[in-house]
Amino acid sequence: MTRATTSLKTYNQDCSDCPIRHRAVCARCETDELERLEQIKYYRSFEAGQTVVWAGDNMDFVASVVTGIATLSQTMEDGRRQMVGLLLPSDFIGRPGRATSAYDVTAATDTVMCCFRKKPFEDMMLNTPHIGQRLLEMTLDELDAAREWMLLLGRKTAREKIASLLTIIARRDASLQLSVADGELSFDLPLTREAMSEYLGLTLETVSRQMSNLRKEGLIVTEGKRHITIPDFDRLLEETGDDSDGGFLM
Amino acid sequence: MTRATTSLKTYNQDCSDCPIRHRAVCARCETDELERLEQIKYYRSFEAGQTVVWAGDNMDFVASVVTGIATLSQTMEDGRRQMVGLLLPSDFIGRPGRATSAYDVTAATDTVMCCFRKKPFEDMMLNTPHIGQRLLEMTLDELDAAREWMLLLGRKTAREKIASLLTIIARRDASLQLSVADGELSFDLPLTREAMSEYLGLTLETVSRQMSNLRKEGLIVTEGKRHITIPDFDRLLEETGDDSDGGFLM
DNA sequence: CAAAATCCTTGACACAGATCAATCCTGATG
DNA sequence: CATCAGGATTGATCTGTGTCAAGGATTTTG
Repeated sequence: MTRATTSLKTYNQDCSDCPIRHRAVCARCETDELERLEQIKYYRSFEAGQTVVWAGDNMDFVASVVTGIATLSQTMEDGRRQMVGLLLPSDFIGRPGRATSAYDVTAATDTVMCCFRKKPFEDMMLNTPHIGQRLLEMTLDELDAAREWMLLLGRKTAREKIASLLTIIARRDASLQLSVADGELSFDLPLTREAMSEYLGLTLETVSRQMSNLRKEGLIVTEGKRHITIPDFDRLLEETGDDSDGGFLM
Repeated sequence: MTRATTSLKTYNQDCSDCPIRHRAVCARCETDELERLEQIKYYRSFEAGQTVVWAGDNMDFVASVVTGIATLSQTMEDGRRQMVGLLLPSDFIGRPGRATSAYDVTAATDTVMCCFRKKPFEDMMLNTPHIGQRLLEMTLDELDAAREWMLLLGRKTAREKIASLLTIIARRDASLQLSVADGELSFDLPLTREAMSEYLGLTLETVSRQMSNLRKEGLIVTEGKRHITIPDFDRLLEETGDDSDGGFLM
């Protein structure tokens, strides 16, 4: 798997890993459309913790995450923060038709994004209906994810929230998954306790305590601060409060 | 203002109130496109409390709320419920490209919906790009609303949640607004305490208590169970925890 | 290698909101 | 007009999570 530390040069020479082509936007593009996308595209990389744009800032591009993880967050006047989007590789950032970002966009890990200047991208959308269609599909998926997230925030206990987050990350980012064998699954958690707490609507202390509980009960095994092994994925699933037959992410 | 009790006949004879034409889908449609929409459209009405579709049920139509209020909710195995969508007149229901509903759809008040059989609607979307574009816009707006809602669920206090809900309803459904004069604003709350609690991720007792508090402090005045007057809208706004210059809904 | 900086863990205690339970409206029904 | 039913209110108590605070582990810096 391509690492976040791979130089940009790699991508400029051979864009075959670029998700905007292959998964996000242009799976059905013809050669000349790819050519046009190629012309308006550029890469940016960010270090873990770096802010990509602040809420309210002008945002003259749309982008797709190539490697790493980015987050969307909202902040209240008194500093309370809530994450409202978690962007994994191939996820799309930016809203055509809006000049400024409504959220803080932050790189949670070292991140590479494939950016398109907004104006030419919007022009291209007009002439290429399936890009718009693809964008609609992606937006509907994000809306479903947001609604699942609302259930988590509104009704789940701290323990259920943690279990849910772990299963969501394990399922969504296959690239994190280092090993899978008869129900065992192992990966590096790409979020700090603080980022987890912002995702879950908890304090970082509660996150830490619940992680410890899951550890003591053998539902997860930790190695260092970030590496996590889930010995029995199904057993963890039972702690999420979700229907056993899985939701939209299955 | 057209009432929820207006007979369907009114609409079949003259669809000028039908929001699917005017606001939701077809603002830019030509005559022959309107003609085609007309052919695949039908109306359904529901009484307050009635379920429109259950989560997981087959849903062979998409629709637009004409009058009344509908809700989307998720239920956990043990009965915990979280509302994830509040649909006011002109709002759109149903996801093209998905056969079943992911949520319970319920009529919160007496409701009339303008429905389109899904297959012909999807066919029409393919030939009429601006319908897809409009749908993308609407979906992006819903996503923004969902994210604002996530902040509410994850980080706001019960008091802030109530104040937020009141301002959201007051702003979103102009039809509810009976009187407006120098900051005073009056409307019929279209939700029961229970529905409010499902929206806010609270129990109905907490909703009731916080409503009482706001009443005692003069932030709201109630008349009967549902009628609410907000003597000073800006003062209530200060209780929401939101930035004073308003969010996306302004 | 020491010092500093992050990030994480754990404990003690407080409190907002949940739970359980009783009562009160208000409009509908006979 | 009395009764009933569904919603709303209020009270007493409990509990999960937040808050405040101390300390530990790991990585970075000089």
